[in-house]
Amino acid sequence: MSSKKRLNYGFSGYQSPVIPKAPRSVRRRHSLKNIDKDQICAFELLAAVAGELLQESESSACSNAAVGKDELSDCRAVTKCEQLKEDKAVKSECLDQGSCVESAYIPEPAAQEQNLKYSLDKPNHIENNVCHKNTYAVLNSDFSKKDWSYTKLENCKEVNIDGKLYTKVEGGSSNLKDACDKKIQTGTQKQLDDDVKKTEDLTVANSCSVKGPIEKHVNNNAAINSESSVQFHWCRAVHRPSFGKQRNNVKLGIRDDDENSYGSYRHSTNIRAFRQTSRIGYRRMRKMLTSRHWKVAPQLKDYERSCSNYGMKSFHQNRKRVCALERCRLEIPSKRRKLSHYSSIAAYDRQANSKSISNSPEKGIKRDIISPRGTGVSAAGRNHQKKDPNVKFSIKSFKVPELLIEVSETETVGSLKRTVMEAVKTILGSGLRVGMVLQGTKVRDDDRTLQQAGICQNGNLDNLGFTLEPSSYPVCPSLHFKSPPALSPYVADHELTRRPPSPILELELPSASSDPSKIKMDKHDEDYQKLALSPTNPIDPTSDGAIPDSRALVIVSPLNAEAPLVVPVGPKNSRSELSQRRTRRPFSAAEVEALVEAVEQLGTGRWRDVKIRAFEYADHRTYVDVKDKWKTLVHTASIAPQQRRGEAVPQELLDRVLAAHAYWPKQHEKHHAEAPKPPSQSITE
DNA sequence: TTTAGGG
DNA sequence: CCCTAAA
Repeated sequence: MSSKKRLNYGFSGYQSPVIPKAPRSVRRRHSLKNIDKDQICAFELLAAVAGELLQESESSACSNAAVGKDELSDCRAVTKCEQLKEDKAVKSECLDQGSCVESAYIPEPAAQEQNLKYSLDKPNHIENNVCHKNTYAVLNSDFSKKDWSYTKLENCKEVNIDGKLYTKVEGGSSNLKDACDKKIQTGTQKQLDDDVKKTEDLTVANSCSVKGPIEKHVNNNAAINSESSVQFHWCRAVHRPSFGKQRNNVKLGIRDDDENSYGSYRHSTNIRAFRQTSRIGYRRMRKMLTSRHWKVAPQLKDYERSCSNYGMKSFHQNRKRVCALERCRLEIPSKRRKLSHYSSIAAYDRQANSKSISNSPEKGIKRDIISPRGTGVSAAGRNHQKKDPNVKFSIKSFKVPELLIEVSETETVGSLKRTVMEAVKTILGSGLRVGMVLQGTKVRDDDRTLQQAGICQNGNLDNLGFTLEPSSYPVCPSLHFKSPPALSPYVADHELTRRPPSPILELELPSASSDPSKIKMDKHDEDYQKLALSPTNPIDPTSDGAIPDSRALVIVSPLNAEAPLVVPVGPKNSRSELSQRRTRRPFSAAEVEALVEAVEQLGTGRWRDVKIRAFEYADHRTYVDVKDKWKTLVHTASIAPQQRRGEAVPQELLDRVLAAHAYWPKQHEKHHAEAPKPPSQSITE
């Protein structure tokens, strides 16, 4: 079945010949058949538990971010949080505010799909594990957050983090590490247990996990921020890969929800089962979450109360706190958004899109801003509407990269917890750097000013996120590309395709195949794919228009695939309507290319497959979108070039569109006979 | 849930 | 892109 096909991806790219597929129903049944009941049960169980937790958290506390400000050049982030057990309104608001991140918390089906794919690449099949009655568990992010929370919200303090902290974090100072270590040691077992019990202490969206580092550090500065915490968005336990021969081991991975995982689990042959179950749970959890998220209407006054007695004393005067509060107040109303059921990323996108930040450096700058470092960007002198050139922003949370640990099944729960602690320490110990995510896009250019990056006061600062990443994370530009197993479908695909794909697609992405760490980079490879696949957005503030740069830069978040597509929207883009039309995301030439190719190979009428094939990681594209796009492509190709509008599609592609369009229907007719073949050029090499 | 088409 | 009838 598909396993064979997938296998091919690894070695020969995506050029798998067009193999007549059995009806979807059949295929699907087949794949599901491999799922171990136990796994499902396990998950069901966990899901149930998680559900309960979530329910309890309904009345949970809320942490939120406020903003601080500095008259000087320093950018300060004031964060605060407080437990508001009964302030649902606040909670909802928090959820709302954090939703951009929150949406990312939730594991992507697509990502899991990848897991599956890769797991299939391995010689060992999941079945090997299945018969070992292992338990695979997928925990929703929120659930995991509770589970792995090292701190309680009751301890949340209002804090101010000034530029120094920011700097410090970025450098992954020893302080951080020490702090974390300490925290970890002190806040383990019991707290974990407590946290599970006292779920009401946690907020669904913004609860924090490993806030140790920040907190500790902040202590030095008399600033605490429960939100500036590392979050383990979700964790899961999968069985150790069978190639390890240690079937009694459990591999537990904690990964970052934003797809920025730095660990490896892909090569686990267990992934598949895991993925299957997780996907189920994923949806379930998501539903649970979403249903809860939006039922409460924000009431800001409650929020005010949340800005209580901590933190700021040392660094900020009430004045500032008030300022922060005001900001909160102002921001909240605009945060409602329609939930995108399709995918977390889509939801994320939605938010991003509706924000006012323009990606265009020229157009987007509405306020003068100053860099966090206080480098005093000259822009401060400009005479825009805003006198205050400072940017007030809040750090909602930090996301921690994936952790990957293994423990034997015979280990005790306690030891597992300790192991996790160790893993955490390891990660933190390896040095951290701070990543910045703006509207789902990783801001990689350190030289940009905030202004240039589109981080301005009236922008969606709430869309600004920070992540903690291993500073030592290998980007390995030196690695030779395409070691078969490491090949990602897309890269491979285009590599093996004679027809040169769009420029973007030709970008050689670091596959890091030879590196031992490669194992841990599969995911990123795919992230890269996404990046590659995504249209180069000239106005993408993070890309600088120089794609190749991305190679040497930070690992690309999958969200980046989306980000470039983010269309600048007016600040007041009405987004409050629940049924808002999705933001328009014109297909780029690269996407069209991918689409055409997919259709050439798969034929028309199989939009779901085409979608998966060409836009597997572009979760904002649905098969309906794909289908529609094809429709328009066909139309475009049919009309005179002068009548065409929008981004010009290369005639070559249009020709192929027509060819495929004419070809496949015929194939469908004589469908019964031999396997259909693509037009001509499509099957190359 | 997917397809197929009209809006 | 949306909406939906059908499958």
